[in-house]
This record gives sequence, structure tokens and C-alpha cells, in this order.
Amino acid sequence: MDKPSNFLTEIIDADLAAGKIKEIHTRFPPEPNGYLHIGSVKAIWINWGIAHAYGGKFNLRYDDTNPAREDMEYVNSIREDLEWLGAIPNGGVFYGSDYFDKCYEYAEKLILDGKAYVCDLNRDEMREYRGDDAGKPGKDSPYRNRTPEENLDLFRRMKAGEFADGEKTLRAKIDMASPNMNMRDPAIYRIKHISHHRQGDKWCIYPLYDYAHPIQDALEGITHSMCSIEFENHRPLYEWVIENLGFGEFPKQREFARLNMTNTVMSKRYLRELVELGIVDGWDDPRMPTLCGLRRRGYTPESLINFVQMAGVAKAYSLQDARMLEYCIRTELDTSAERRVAVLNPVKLIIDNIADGDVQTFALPNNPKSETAGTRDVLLTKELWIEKEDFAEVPPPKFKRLTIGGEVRLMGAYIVKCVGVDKDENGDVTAIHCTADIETSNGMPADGRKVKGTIHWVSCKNAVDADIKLYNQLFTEQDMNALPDGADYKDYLNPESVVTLTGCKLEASLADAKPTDRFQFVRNGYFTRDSKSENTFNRIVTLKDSYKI
RNA sequence: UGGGCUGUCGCCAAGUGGUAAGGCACGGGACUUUGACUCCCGCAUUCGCUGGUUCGAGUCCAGCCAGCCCAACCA
Repeated sequence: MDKPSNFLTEIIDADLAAGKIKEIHTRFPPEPNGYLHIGSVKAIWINWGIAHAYGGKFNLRYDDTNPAREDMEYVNSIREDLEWLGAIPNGGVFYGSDYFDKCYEYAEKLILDGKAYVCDLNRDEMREYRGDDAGKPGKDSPYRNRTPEENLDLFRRMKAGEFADGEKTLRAKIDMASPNMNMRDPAIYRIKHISHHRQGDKWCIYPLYDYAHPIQDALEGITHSMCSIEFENHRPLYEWVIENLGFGEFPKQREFARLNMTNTVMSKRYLRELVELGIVDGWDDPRMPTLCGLRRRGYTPESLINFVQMAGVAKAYSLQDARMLEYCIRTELDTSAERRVAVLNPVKLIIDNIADGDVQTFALPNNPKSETAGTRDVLLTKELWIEKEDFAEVPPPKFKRLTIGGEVRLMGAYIVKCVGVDKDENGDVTAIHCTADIETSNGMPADGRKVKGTIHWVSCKNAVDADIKLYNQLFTEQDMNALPDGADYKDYLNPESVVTLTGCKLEASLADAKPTDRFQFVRNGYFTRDSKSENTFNRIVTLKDSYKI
């Protein structure tokens, strides 16, 4: 992985050069309310990648301050996905909820300092007092000038469970005239009589993100808290908390644009809905942009990291072309994936000049790019399976494969010449008859004639059957963030997001392939065995410009 | 509407006053027992717009336009 270089690392370099900090400490703070997806990889790569590149520390911290939305299922999946990516939290694994005691202590301190007060306004009233026009100042809450003693008493009674949900909040006393609405006395504690997935019933008041996050960062010694750009408006509040609790210049928050990708929805809400509605098979459906989905599809951690790295870091809205991700996985698999033959849409090819019982062995390279990958023995018999598309009675322009009377190379073996076809009563080709030029088993013909086409094949006696799933984009619309007003994202689902081919003929050595193996099915793309369905291979990505099936 | 942020090639993105990097995509060619890979070549007289400052502006100034975010007791 290359060392990151962007406007964030510039800030870090400056802090380092000024001697303000000696070690970089970052964090990735997901809320456990869904599965990690490729958009998360950007936040992970920025935070983990920078810490890693600078020899610093990186924390995983579950941001679990709202018990209403969080669940252990997500906690576990996040841990798993992060480790799969290789982003090791060398600074530790933490939970925002572990700081509830600290947050509470600091809240009492703010109250005593006259910087926070208990407010009895309900949600609607609070909105009304805050004002709906940031150009004009809001109105002070009638409870704004309660004494610290009174506030402390009330806050303790909030904690003790004396009040119902929504009855009171603790608010930071900042500036009701600020043009930044986040600074108009934001709520920092709310009452929720709900069990927390880790704290149980210990608490009935929970801190809000804007208050809890800077405290968590500060307590963990985070130097740079890098988050997505929608938090930019919250930075003054982040800094207010840091300053008024006496933490100093660090941690500092900086923001970057989140990752979007063509034909992809990234919002956890929609992803959850796709799962709940049964539109996809689950969070790990191979069409999902979740890490578990991409993993099941066959993507590697390296390809994902490489993709976000290639996409870059800036603050402008951007829509990454999904083809860039495909490029990343293709390039990686080209050098690492062993080659195998899979005939997706088979038709029989009969070599007339080979005897019925004759079985010949050819050693085919596992990866022509790699000397260490070795070879495997492939059997050739009189009857073979080839792709239907590799034969054409009436060849389209520039067609390089088999035609009647034409020649083609059987990859790794003979040049064959088509001498005729068998047809059924409908006129469909049932078998293609060829003669092999036996002299060309391992080289070019002696007369120097050129054969342009090369096709792949598998012996009928040595083939295994399997189903093949071809995946395409889940959505037809490119920018799912810019749908017309009133449009539903579900209107843009691609009906051909998965196409299943049955009765495909695979090279026998694929019979015991594992779901973690990745192969290039020669001339068809990169595939891996599906981890959940029997005898099924998933297409990871096509070969570029290869003919499409 | 008020505030914040953003606007450089189809998609990303460098650029920090000295005369537009790079990647993806795309087009053309070479090579090829994968129409893959690889390798060449091409691809912004122009930086949201309009003025201004300057010998010189994508970079500075002014005005305008467009997009995104915020105005939850979500994160």
C-alpha cells in the first residue's frame, strides 16, 4: 500500500513538523446499526491507513450511544469485516458506551461551570425556540437561567429515572443567536428508558453524538478524528466540547467527502430495506456493496483498499465509476488467479480423426503469468464441449473462431478444422465435426499458416456439471443519490442483476474448489465458488472486452 | 431563507502566481496457443461564469451562477 498523500496528511505533517504531537492516533467509529460497506472502506482506509503509514495507533470504536438503533449482530460483523480488510486496531477496540460514566461526570462539570442546563421544552417547542431561520436569532429557553444547583439536582433525577422519555434534556449553553444551528444550545443528553445492548438497564439517559464523540476521542488520545463531510457543520460544537472540558488543541476533527459509486446505493437504511424486503438474499448477497457481499462475490481486501486509494481523498462530491473497482480486482486476479476452463453454454465438438477410447493428456499452465503456478494435466478425448458462441455457420464481421471449413486452435492442444455439423429436426446444431491437425499439438503448423482464433474446451469424459451465476449491477440508474424528485430507488432495480446458467461444463479439477479460491475461467471472467449454494460458481468480474455471454 | 462546504477532460484527481500531472473510461495500433494480459500512440489552447489586479492567474480580488450539507431529544 502506498503512503497516503492528501490534504489530510498535509495537516498531519504540519502538526508533526510543528512538534505538536509525537504520534498519530486515529479511529474508525462505526455505529453498530448495519453492515460495513465499500463506502466504509474509505473511512477505514483514511483512518487506519494514515495511522499505519505514520507508525501510529488506530482504534476501532463502536459508536453505540443510541440504544434504539444498535445490535450485537452488527457489532460482530463489523469486527469480522474490519479484520478481513486487514485494518488491525493496534490501538484497541472500544465502545462509546464504555465512556458513559465519564460523559456523565463531564456533564456535571459543565453544569457546575454554568455551561449546561436542564431544559423542560419538548421536541416541538425546542425547535420553535431555536428558530427555523438561521438568519435570525433563536429565543432563549425559559429554563436557560436555572442555577447550577438546580440543574445538578434535575440532571441527577433524570439519571435516577424520575422523568419520562422526552420530558427533559440536558443542553449545552452556547449561543442561541449563532448562524450555525448546531450551536443554538444543542441537546447533549436525552432520556430513553431502553436497554442498551451492552449496558443493559444501567442508564436511562444517553449522551448525544455531538457531545459524546469528542469526549471519546479525547479519552482515547486520538490526535486526528477524520470523518465524512456532513459533520463539517458540527466541528464548532466538537471544538466547543473539547475546549470547555479542557482538552486542548487535540483531538482535532477534519472532514472528507464520502464515497459514492455508480449504480450503487450506499445508505445503510436502503441496504437494510433491500434485505428486509427480500429483494436480495441477505446482507451478504453477492450483489450487495457490503463487505460481506463483496467478499462472497470474490472481491479481495486488497482490491477494495486499492480502489479507495485510487479514488483519492478530497472534499468535493464525487461519484466513482464502478468500472474502476472492476479494474482493481481484474488486475489483481490476472496475476494471482489460476486458469481453468468452464464452458458456460456447451455444444459438442467431435474430432473425427481421434479414436473412441483414446485419452490424451495435455499440460496446461495454471497461470501463464507465473512460472511458479505450474501446470495441470487436462484430458482430451474424441468428444469435447465448447461454447456455442465459438461456432458460427454465418460468421459476423471480424469473427475469429470456428466456421464451417475454418480452423481454430483448441487452447493448449491441436488446431482443428471444422468439416461439418449435425443438426436436429429444428435445424439447430447438435454437434460440430472437426479433424485435428495432429502435428500441431504443441506448436505451429509446419507450413506456417496462421490460425487466428483460440477457443477453450473440456473433454466430455472429464467434465463436471455446475451452475454459474453471472452478476451485473443491482441498479440501472447511475447516480442513485440524484434520483428525480419523488422517485423510489427500488424503481431502478436491474431485473438482470443476476443470471443463472445451468448445466455448465467445468474442468474436473474444479470439483473440489473452495469458496476462497478464485479462478479465471478462460475467456469468461473471474469466478469463485459460492459459499452458500451447492455446486454454484459466482462471477466476480468479466474479462475486459472479452466477448460477453 | 441563513450558515458551512464544493465546482479543473465522460468519471475521479494533482495543481499553493510562471504558462494544465496521473489513474479509470474511451479511440487507434503492435504482440498474443485467453478477442485477456502487456506494449505503444491519441485523448482539456483550457480550469462554473463575468469582470479586475499582474509582465504573467486554474492559482489573488470582486460580483454572479450551480451543486451538496445543516436547521433530530440520529449518527
